[in-house]
Amino acid sequence: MIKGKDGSNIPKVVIERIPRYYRYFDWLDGQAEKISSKKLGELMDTSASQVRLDLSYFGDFGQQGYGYNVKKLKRELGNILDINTKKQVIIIGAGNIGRALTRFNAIKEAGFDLMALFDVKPILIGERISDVEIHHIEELPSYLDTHEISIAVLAVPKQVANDVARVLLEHGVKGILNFSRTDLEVPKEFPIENIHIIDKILALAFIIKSNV
Amino acid sequence: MIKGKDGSNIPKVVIERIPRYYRYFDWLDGQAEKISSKKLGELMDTSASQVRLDLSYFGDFGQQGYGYNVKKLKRELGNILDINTKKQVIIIGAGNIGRALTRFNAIKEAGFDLMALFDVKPILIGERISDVEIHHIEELPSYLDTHEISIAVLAVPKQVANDVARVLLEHGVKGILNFSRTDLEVPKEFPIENIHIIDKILALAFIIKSNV
DNA sequence: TAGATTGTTAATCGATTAACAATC
DNA sequence: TAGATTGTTAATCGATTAACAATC
Repeated sequence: MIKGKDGSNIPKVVIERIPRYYRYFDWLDGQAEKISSKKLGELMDTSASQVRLDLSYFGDFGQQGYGYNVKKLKRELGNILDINTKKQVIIIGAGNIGRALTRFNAIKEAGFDLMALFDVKPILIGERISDVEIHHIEELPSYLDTHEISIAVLAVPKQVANDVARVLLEHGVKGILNFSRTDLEVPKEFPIENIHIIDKILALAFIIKSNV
Repeated sequence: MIKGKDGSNIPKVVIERIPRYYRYFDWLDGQAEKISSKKLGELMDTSASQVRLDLSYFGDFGQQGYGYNVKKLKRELGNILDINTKKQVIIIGAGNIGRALTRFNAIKEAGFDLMALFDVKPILIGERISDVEIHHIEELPSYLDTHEISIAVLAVPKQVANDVARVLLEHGVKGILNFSRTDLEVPKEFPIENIHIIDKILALAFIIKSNV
């Protein structure tokens, strides 16, 4: 469990919301000097209470009678999310998703340093996408042993996702962003974020169908 | 609110879990004839109670003393998710993400029919990606008026996301899968699913940092 | 039949919202 | 000073888990 300002546990739901707060303060920057929890709640379509309680897990960022200073909060949330520290990332799978993410500038702008791509197809090895070289998947263990990699993005077919995940864990990767269409079998506390695109579009289609 | 088998409201969290159940029954198909809520709960890392309660919103699919028949449940969940009906989809934005999704076969396999891509860049117009033609964004309103489009995938820069979303709503799109890095301002009940890739990787990085 | 396991209701847990003293 | 608004605690709401009668 992750601890907040005075040793209190921060609920997972709150952690998942922090990037969204950052987005709003980033957007507010230049638009306003300060904002109250009430107004921010309206903007974000949540309650003032939730805004105040969420932020209070991380620090006392506001001021009575004034609200939250936009520049300050953007800076504080940026620090919490470690925006300014380069975090080294590799992508496994140079298919559609892997390539798109490699070219995706927003990832670099958020402080992530794309180090390498890995794929199994011999024809791809040595190719460069946005200056990132594709290596053969067999080189993955030795690459991980000689580089300090924080995050691996998994964009491989579901059939091999767990095999790759095992190698990643064994060789010291700290967390996985999983785009493959399966749930990874990793120890309970190992950091994983799943992006299940098909699950999302199926849920959307179900909601639409039920709306008739 | 979406109603279940006897008029009861199905919580949003349950709806979002249904595609995951489908994945597990799809995977179990061929591996086993039947499965109990207890075993499925273990497999999915949740409780037997949750499995039973979730599924019971949609029907009485199990049998005492036996469990759930895998083939039957795969079929039932497939029907619920409308896997077998073609749903017509367009993608707005022929950048990295839009192109990757167009080439992404899993979307077609899940019953979605990619009809067209739209972009603002003149140089792209007329190009075909996986047999899907790129149209100019100005043609979007008339295209929507002459085609029955269920879902639009929004993969455009955040600065224009809400402008595009407005056109989509005005011209009868039923739901949006949003990849743009902003929250769309749409009526509360309009079906939206957000895939905020940057939010996910930032949350992951935060969890990793806090794990030290 | 006896054991297994469902669907459902009740109990518990956790997350959200409301209330309010503190204070800028 | 008076009004505004915070951070926090208490009350409420909703989701998860436990319990169990029904029954295959």
